[in-house]
This record gives sequence, structure tokens and C-alpha cells, in this order.
Amino acid sequence: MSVNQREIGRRRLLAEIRAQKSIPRIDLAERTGISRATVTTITAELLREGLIEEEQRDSPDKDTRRGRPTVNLRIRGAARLIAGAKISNRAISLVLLDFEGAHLADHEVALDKSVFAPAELAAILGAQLDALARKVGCGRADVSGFGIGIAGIVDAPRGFVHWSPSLDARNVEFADVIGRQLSVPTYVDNDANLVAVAEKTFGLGQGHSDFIVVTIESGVGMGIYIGDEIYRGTRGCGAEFGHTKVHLDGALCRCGQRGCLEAYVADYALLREAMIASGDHAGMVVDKVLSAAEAGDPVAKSIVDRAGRMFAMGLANLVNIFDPELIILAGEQMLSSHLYAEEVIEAMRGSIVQIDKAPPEVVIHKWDNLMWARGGAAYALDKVQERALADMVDYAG
Amino acid sequence: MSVNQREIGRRRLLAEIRAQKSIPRIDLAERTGISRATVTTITAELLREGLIEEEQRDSPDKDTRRGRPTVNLRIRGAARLIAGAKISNRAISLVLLDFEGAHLADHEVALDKSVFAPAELAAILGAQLDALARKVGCGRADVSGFGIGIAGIVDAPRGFVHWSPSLDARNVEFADVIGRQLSVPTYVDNDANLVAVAEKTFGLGQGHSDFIVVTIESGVGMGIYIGDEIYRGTRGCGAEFGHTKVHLDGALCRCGQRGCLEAYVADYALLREAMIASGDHAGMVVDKVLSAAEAGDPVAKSIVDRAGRMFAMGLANLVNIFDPELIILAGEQMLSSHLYAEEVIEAMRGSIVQIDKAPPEVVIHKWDNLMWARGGAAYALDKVQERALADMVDYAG
DNA sequence: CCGATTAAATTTGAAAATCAAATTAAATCG
DNA sequence: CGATTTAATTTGATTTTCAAATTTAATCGG
Repeated sequence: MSVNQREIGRRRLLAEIRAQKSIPRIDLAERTGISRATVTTITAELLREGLIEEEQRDSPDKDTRRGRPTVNLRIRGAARLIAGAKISNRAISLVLLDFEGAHLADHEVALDKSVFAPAELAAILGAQLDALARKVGCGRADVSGFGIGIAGIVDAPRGFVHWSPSLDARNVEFADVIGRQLSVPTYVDNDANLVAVAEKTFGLGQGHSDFIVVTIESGVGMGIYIGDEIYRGTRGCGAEFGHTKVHLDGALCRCGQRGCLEAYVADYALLREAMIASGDHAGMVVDKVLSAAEAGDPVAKSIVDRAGRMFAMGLANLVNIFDPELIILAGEQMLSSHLYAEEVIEAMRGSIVQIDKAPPEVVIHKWDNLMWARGGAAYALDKVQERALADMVDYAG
Repeated sequence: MSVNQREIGRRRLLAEIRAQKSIPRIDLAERTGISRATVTTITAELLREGLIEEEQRDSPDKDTRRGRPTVNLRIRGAARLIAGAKISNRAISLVLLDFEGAHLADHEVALDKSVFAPAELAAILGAQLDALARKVGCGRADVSGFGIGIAGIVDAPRGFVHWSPSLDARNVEFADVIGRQLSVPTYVDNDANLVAVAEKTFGLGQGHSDFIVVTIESGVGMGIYIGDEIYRGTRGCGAEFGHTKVHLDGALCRCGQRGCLEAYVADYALLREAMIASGDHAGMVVDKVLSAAEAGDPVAKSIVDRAGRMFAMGLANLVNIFDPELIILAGEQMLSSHLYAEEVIEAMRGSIVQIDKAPPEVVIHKWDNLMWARGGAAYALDKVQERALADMVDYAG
């Protein structure tokens, strides 16, 4: 019943094949501790199911050893088609991956407004998904899973959106709405969580079981991996790093509360201060503040410096609470380069509990705007694989 | 190899028996999904091993139904003897439990100083453990596991103490030192973590898979359960709640850094402020500040109020990051009652992300000073049970 | 007091799954 | 081209689980 022994083996082997990209059976047995006999049996099942494939050894010179040569196994890309999307302020970007995670196509569309009714947004997503699938000569029906990232508070296991700046309603069963309307299995998560999934699947989080991803756009987001699983809290809405408080009764945040980290480091926070200082209430943009600070303007410098120190303090709090092995600062726009500066990281290191052990590694990962959508796809990929494995249960050679 | 199927079943059943205290086989099958046949087989093994026992039905009137009556199974208390200890400032308290977790004896001793060499402290612990065991007519050799809580930064899986206010050396393999010196399997963890273990095993955390325990003595400590496991971070030293920063370049903390939560809410923080305000540099005690505040003294009130608001802010940050279902505020001395006041909890609720879902439950748990030691014992109990199960592998009827 | 009834626990026998060992397959070496 | 080497598969025994049948231990009703 539920999860039988064989299914555990299949899961373990498929995960290992995915992690290693390409690996012979004997190494699978070695790495997983499953006997060679069982590896043969299980991989035969996975082959028949079409989830994996044997790799052609196109480089016979490479294998110069004696004995029967190894046959590498890998995920069969053609097995499934996976789509991912990110809903941004006035745009949607989509990406289409195969079952191996390889990029097949992408697609972007600008929107004429930023807030939508759920069904309206679902219709747009459907049309764009069709357009995306058409690029590889497929239809929507060929897509096995669709993962969508959206800003706001999301209970991912239920696909339930408590609140999002992109929706005109609260408490929407958004995954259900889209899934029913498009007839494609749909999964919705907070966009920052999906960046963490993307980092784990394709990026710098590969091979790490515990790490934190912090993203900075206009808001501050966070995703946490603990024990190879993304941590979402008990209401599905933890990891609200941007709204942790860094000052008692501090600056007003757009969430309505005071002293949120976001109210000190987001672009609108910098702008607000710059406006106050200059008296100039129009035409002020963040770039100008940053370049003024760099040029040595003392007011601009103090504004930017404080943002950096607040950010360092927030990061230090994360480290003191989680003690992660790795922190990934991720972002597409380098508007936040001042927050990722070495001084900021150094200030963070100075604010964590001091022990005779290296502080967590901090890396900066700058990527294109498709990374968000790829995170959505990676999330859907995981779900699709899970479903494929579950559906195999009734299979008997 | 390693964890075989049967061992999984044994673990699952033993855990369920422990959780339910007393439960018949048929309910075990029902709850675990393991077939009745297998439950019979496995419980027979556990019975033969002496880890569980059949309960005498001493109340035959209770069971008024027809049919063969159920036979309840329970953990066999006599199976093992478990000790726990808490090293406090100038005292050590110990507790002796049976394998079921029942209290057998306790013992306390005052110390003439607060900082010790590791071997010296180990010797004291050995002597007190002997005294404790003697109370139930046993010797140290009968104790299967010894769990010790100590303040400071501890890498629990290794039993390694990075730093502790009770030790005169840094980076001590403390569990090894004690274990070798006493010839008793010894486990060491941060004292706040062990309070969390105690709450999970004996207290309000029973039945909760994700919760946070915050303790306030002179310092502020925290323990986190995520997915039924205590979370310790990758270096074994996460959960340093007391040293999360609540103010940029704020008050000086005894850790040497600035703006730590502890520097605002600990007793010494209140004292410092009260001294500054009154000019009175001697004879000031925390109780006096608190009672003055309660009596309406405006200075005292502002001091205590700010501590409360800082604490609320720290708690809110925890909730925003973890989204736990439950927060347990635990402590033995009610010096911290001002921090546990309803206004403080309400302030916390006002500083967390607002969604249409209940905020986490907050409960206050006040207990005696033996709770710390019981946490140590609970930790050791878990390890001893794990060892007992592992040792059964080679067992064949 | 005794057979019918009921429900827990155990036993039985078949099915599932793993693994060590033996065998087969596919290569290189000399 | 046979010996050697190593991967992969097959074989046969063992472990483990579970559904169904059986046994056990109680109550019920007459």
C-alpha cells in the first residue's frame, strides 16, 4: 500500500540518474547501495516506461579500458514536455523544457496592465502556453505540467494564493482555476521559492541540501532548502524575508507595517529618501541615486550605505537562525549591486555568531529573466516525475 | 544493508507505541498501515527483545464489548535507564528516567564556581551521576545513555562545544571527553535545543511536527522542530535567536556585538538601563525594575515596554521566516512575565504577514528547573532507542 | 452452563522484492 | 583468436509482507 519497496527504489534510482545526468548501472548500484541485480530490474522498468534511455557511446576512443563497456543511462528528454511561467508586473515570460530539463523554447509577452481577475489571467496564460507549445510544433495537450511563479503569499501545496499584487482578488484557488481552464496539470508557487527551485535544479544550489536564496527586485524575496526539500512553513507562507523587521517602529513599508527590511532596501525606499533629501519630487530614478553615491555625493552615499547595512543585518539574522552552508544572492537586474557589495557581506559576517568555523559561503548569481520561469518549470518537472512514478505502481512486466 | 525493510517497520511501530503510550496491536495496524500479520511478527520481536511489554488489563469492567479483548502494548520502562543533566551557572541538576520516560529520581548539586576545565566538569558529572543512580539502587554502569544540556554554541551531532560560558576552553569534544571518562554513552546539546526536545517528548510540543520553543533565562534561547526533527543548521549551531539583530548599531551585547535581541530583553539589559536612569549603581535588581513599572513608574515602564516591543519584533521575525504552527514560550523563572504579556503577543501578531488565516498559536509553558535535565534525558532516550533498534538487526528468531 | 456470536491475534500460504553468486555479454590484450 | 577483464543479466535462495483462514478469548442469550 501507498509507497512500496519497489517504488522507493525507482525513486532513488531516477533521482540519482537525474543528479548525475549520465551514469552506468554499476555506478548506480555503487552510489545507491542497491544491488546490481535490482538496478538491472528497476532500470529495465524505467526504460520500458520511457522515462530513461541508454546513451549511445559515440566516443569509442574514450573508453579505453578492457572488459564489457558501461552503458550510460540518462533521463529521456522526450518523455515529457514541461512548461514554466513567471507573472511579472506587466509581462509574462514562459519557458518550455523537456523531461531532462533542457531548454526547448521560450516566449515573452507584455501586458497592458498589472492587476487581473484570476480567470482573465488564466486565459492569458492559456493563450501564451499555446503560443509557446506551437514553437516546437506541439499543442497544449502535449504539456504534462505547468509551473507558475507569482509574487505574493502563496500556499504552494494547495496552489492557493492568499494575496498577490497581480490578482484583484484574495484567497484564490489559482492552480485549480488555471488547471481546469487549461486542462493542464498546473502548480503555483511564490516566485522567490521558484528561484530557489531553479537554483537547486539548474544553478548554484545543485548538490547542496541546505541553502537560502535571496532575491531582490522591487521587493525582497527568499526561498529556503532544508534537507533537500524546499521549506514553506506550516501555512505554506514562510520565508517572508522582505517583511522581517529591522527597526522598531521604523520606515513605512508598502505592506502597511513599519520597519520591514524591504522598506529600507527596495528601490522605492531609496527613492523616497532621495526625494526627501533633494526636494525633487519627480524624475528621480534609482540609478541616479546609485551613481550619485558612487560619485561621492554624501547624501546619496548615506542613503545607499544605510540600505546596505540594513540588508547585512537582515542577512545576519537569517544566518543566526538557520546556519545555512550557502547563501545565494540572486537577481536579474543589478540595481541591487550595492547590496551585494563585499562591504555588505563583510558586515553580515561581523554580525553573526562567532565560532571557530568558516561562516556560510555567500555567492552572487546574476541571471536572465527566464530563470524565474525555469524555476516554475523545475517545480512542475518534479511534480510530473512524481506522478509518472506513482502511475507506474500498477505496472507489472 | 543499512536500513532494511524490517527495521523501518520496527521503528515505525515503536514510535507509534511510544506516542500512544498504550495501544493494542489492531490499532497499531490501523494507524501505521502495516498489516495485522506483520504487526504481530514485529511486536513479537520487540517483546522478545524486552523493549515493549503487554499491559495487564487490571480493569476488566472497562472492556465491556464482546469478542477477544485487546491486549495493549507499551514501552517497557525497565528496559533501559536514562540520565539527563543540565549544567547551569553554579549548579548541576540531573534526572533519571526509565525507558518509557517516567521519572525515577533527580538530584541537584551546587557548584562553587561557574567555569570549569572540561575534564574537571566531566569528573563532577560522573560523581553526580553515581549519586543519582544510587538513589534507585543502581550503578553508573546500568545507565544506557546520558544527555547533557549546556549553554553556548554546540554542534550536537558531534557533541562538540564550540564555546560555552561553563567551560574554560573553546572547541572541546565534550561528549567524547565525558563518555570516555564515565564509560557511559554521552550526548551533549545546547540547553535551549534540549528544552525543545523536552517539550516535544513530554510537554506542549507532543503531536506537533513543526514548532518553535523560545526560552528566557538570563539569555534568550531557541529550539526549532521542523518535520518532527530538531533543526540545528549545517554547522550544528543555528537557532541563535538571542543574537539576532533588532537594531542597527544598537545596544552592546555581552557577545561583543551590537543590537542583539538579548541586549534588549535579558535581565542585565534591563538592569543597565535602570542604573543609567536612576544613577543608582548598586543594589539594583530586576524584580525592582519590574515592580516599579507595574506600580506606574514612568521610567521603569518605558524600559520594560521597550523590552517587550523588541521581543515582539524578534518573535515576529521568527514567524515571518518559519511560519510555525506553534510557538512555545518556556521558562522556569517568571522574571520574564513582562515579555510573555498579552500586549507583547498582540504586538507580534501585528508585525507578521497578514493573511486570512489564523496566526500561529502562542502558548506559555512555565516549569520547574528539572525540565532542562529532562530534555537532556529525552535526547539521550532517543539515541538509546535508536541504538537498541540498530542492534536488533542481527537478531534472528 | 453451553453453544452462538463477536472481535483480536496468530498462523498459513502465496506473492513481491531483494541480493549473492553464477552466468552471459562485450570489450581489450597479447 | 583465446585469455582476460569488467558490466550487465539471470538464477535461485532468502527475506518480508500481506490477505485469508484459523485460533483465541471474551460476551450474549437461553
